[in-house]
Amino acid sequence: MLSEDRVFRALADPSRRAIFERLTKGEAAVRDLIPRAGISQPAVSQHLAVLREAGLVAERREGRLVYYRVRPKGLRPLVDWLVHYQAFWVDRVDQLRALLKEMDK
Amino acid sequence: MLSEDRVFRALADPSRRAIFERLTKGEAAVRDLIPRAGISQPAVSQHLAVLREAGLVAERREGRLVYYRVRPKGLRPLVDWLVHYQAFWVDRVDQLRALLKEMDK
DNA sequence: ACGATCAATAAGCCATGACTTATTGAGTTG
DNA sequence: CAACTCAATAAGTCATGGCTTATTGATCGT
Repeated sequence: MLSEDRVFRALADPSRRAIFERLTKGEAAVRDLIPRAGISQPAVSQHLAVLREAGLVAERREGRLVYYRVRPKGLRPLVDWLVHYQAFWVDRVDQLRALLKEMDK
Repeated sequence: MLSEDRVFRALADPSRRAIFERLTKGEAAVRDLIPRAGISQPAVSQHLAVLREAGLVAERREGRLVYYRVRPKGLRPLVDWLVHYQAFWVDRVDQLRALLKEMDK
């Protein structure tokens, strides 16, 4: 219920979405996220904090490096929300079918 | 691509999500949305404008009343975004299967 | 131990956005 | 036509949020 709020909010920012999307390609240390982000290191850390509090990413410390990775279950509230209002995208059934077929491979 | 931005932004606000969710129960005139919203009429109209620009709702004028309804396809960017990062909620396959089964009824 | 690197936190700035009240305009009714 | 209703727009206020620079704390290499 309220968890969807943090998730929606976290993903509302383009910079944050970009970071999240980058992490879907694989775990990455903060320092590796900075160059592409186009913002300062603290800004990146702040975005990561928001994503973490939303449950969308998890961290792993290794020495002085901090690696972040996507937390798949973090998207659950979003999926649940969509499923709850499924009646309004039922016409997407075909796409979902295709997706499932793809997943089965 | 960037359309997802407007959608995420539009749904990031709780008041706006509440209005959207209300509309999923059926078309409604602006005046009928005001009491539950707990905010002023202009505020409601502004939220509706944001939802409309995001493609999430459509309007229909009838006399001096303006009826708003959910635009199912407006959620498309959101679904597409999730599908694009499907690798991270593949474990939701079962839920999607159940959903499809439900849809088939 | 010393200096450098990494990342989080602190503090402050400024743009954005969610609200308000006031107004406008269109539509309806008496 | 006059009074009223409905909804959008205008204009202004205030809180939030995304950014910055500065700093801290921790870890690493020499």
